[in-house]
Amino acid sequence: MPVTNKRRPTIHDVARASGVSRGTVSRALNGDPYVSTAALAAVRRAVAETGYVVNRAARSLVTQRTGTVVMVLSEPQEKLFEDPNFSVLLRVATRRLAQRDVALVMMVAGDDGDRERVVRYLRGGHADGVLLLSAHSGDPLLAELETLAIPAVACGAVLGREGVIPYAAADDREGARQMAQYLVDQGRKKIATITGPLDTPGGLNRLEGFCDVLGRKAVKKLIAHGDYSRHSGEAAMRELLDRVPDLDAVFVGSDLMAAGALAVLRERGRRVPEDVAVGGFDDSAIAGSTHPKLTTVRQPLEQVATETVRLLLELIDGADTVDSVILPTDLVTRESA
Amino acid sequence: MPVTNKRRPTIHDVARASGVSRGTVSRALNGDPYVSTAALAAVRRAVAETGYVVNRAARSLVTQRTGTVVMVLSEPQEKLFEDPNFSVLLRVATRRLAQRDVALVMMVAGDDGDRERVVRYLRGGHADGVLLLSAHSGDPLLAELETLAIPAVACGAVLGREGVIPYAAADDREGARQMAQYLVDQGRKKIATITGPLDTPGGLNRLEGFCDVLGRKAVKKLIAHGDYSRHSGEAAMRELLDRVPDLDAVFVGSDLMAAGALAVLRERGRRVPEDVAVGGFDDSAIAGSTHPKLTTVRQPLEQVATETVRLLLELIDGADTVDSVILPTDLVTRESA
DNA sequence: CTGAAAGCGCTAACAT
DNA sequence: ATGTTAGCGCTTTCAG
Repeated sequence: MPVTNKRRPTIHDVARASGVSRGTVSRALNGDPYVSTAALAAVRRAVAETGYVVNRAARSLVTQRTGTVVMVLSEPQEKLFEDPNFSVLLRVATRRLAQRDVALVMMVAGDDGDRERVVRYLRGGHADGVLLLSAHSGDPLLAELETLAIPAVACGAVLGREGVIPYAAADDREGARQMAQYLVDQGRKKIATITGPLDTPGGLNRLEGFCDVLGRKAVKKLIAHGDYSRHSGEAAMRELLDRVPDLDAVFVGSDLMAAGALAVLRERGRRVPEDVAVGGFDDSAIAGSTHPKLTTVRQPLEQVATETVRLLLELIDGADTVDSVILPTDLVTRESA
Repeated sequence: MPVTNKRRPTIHDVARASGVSRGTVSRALNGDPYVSTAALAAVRRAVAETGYVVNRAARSLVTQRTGTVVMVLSEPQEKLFEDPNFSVLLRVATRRLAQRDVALVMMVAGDDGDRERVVRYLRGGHADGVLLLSAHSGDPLLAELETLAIPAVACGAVLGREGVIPYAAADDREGARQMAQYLVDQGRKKIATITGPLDTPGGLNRLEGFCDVLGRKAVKKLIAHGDYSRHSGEAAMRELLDRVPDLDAVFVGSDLMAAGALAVLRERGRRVPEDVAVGGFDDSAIAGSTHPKLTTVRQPLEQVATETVRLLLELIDGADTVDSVILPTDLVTRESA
């Protein structure tokens, strides 16, 4: 019995062990139909025997494919990482890609230096595709991506680029309508809203949906803006309360901001939902942890992630274009409204 | 003016543009000292001119280095991703590695299938090192890692393997002592604790620290166990309250579990901190969001991540061994104790 | 200090 | 259906 060498086995070793040529081994390994069953069996056995694992660098060199996609986080980091949605997206994407043996590399693109690194990485041909997380319309990276002509898909629409960068997202507008209508149906009369940043799809579209139900004119003073952070939710709630002390409901554009709003309402002595009904958006983990528990709009985030990955893989596999997908939301009623 | 070709420039193009050989270009690019300043300048200019970026696959093939490290998430996913600490670790590690032009690929190792994928990836030589997150002592991956002889560092100690897998971590035991001593100093008499899983360093060492201050015998009934999830914190708090209705303080092994405990205390009509003082651990974002705000132990997570990465890079750079590092914690007093 | 040349391990085109 | 062979782009001896 030969002593196992330290060196990792190459396709050459497999060829020798199975009695066929390197070419045949390669074909067998890559599912080429022109391989006899006998050869296939021999190769499989040899692979098991030698513990052979393909060297991606070598394969990559000739195929010009890397088996890697990059997840680019454009959001200023702190904000994004505070966002519980992010974890879900990362987890699901990692797993879906792994199922196809595609590695996911993480990159942050918070400042210019970061961005340059991302571009260099992509120009270096180190990835087959890009998964964009919360990219803003003005992001300089977007232009670079286009010149690089590398498959790219966004998780959530990229405002102003909906036609050019395909995406998967929840139906923000319809979700907001559901919540607004629900508050109306509960008999609420002075319904305010706290939006996310208006240069994000969630910020803009949820406001649109809100206005679809409540009308555009009436609500000017009842609209305040946040940046999805808990803290901004508090600030916006204070602003709203100062402006319209007798408001009786507020639709908040994210659960995290809603948690902030809840804290301010308590601090100001308003009972929820008796005095003020509060509706959130996301149905993230935090929604079940607030006091009272949050009535909110559930986004099918796992599906969003799954679909985003699917679109990207299709593009990588050669599809010329793919259609964006928009997934339905659900109203989840708990205690706050 | 020549039309720019689609093809990415290779080292060959740079050689031609700078009038030196490929070998010299390579030397210049890799900081080899034996390059004349003239040649160096010419190469630099040519690189800028052509927009050349090295092809990692080709380099990898010859150097046997990949410029990639894998972050392996051993924890059952859901739990880990619910953990706010994770985001910090990921963010800091990504950035630190990027500074060294090392890519971070994410892999989950929740079940056997996942684990096999990770091993295959590593055997394939696709990564220079491994960053372990919350690996358990019994994790089969650990054995594999040893046979692969690939540099590996853990973020947080791997129980029972402290000697073999280097790590960076907060001083859990001392942190727990700080909190326990603080509760004692506040005049609390019946101090309970809710631990994390005892097969994790945080679970075990924080309990040890607690016992260091309060003694081992006295506390049997005052110890309950959770799994770091919010829900488990609620369950443990109920158990404790049923067992020892007159407890007047509880040290909870994580902020998330403490949030759960807080909810149960309110539900049972106990005032915090008047009737029961509550101490957490982590000083994660949630600590400022609970009501009342949580008094807790701050772990220097960013430093932990930074140090973990540093250790790994040292190993990859050829160090035979590195010393684990343990970082000091701080008591952060807010409203709950 | 620099050029030439030999591969690194693999796939794909070309012959059979 | 299979063997042979020519590179993929780079680093690294080996000569000079």
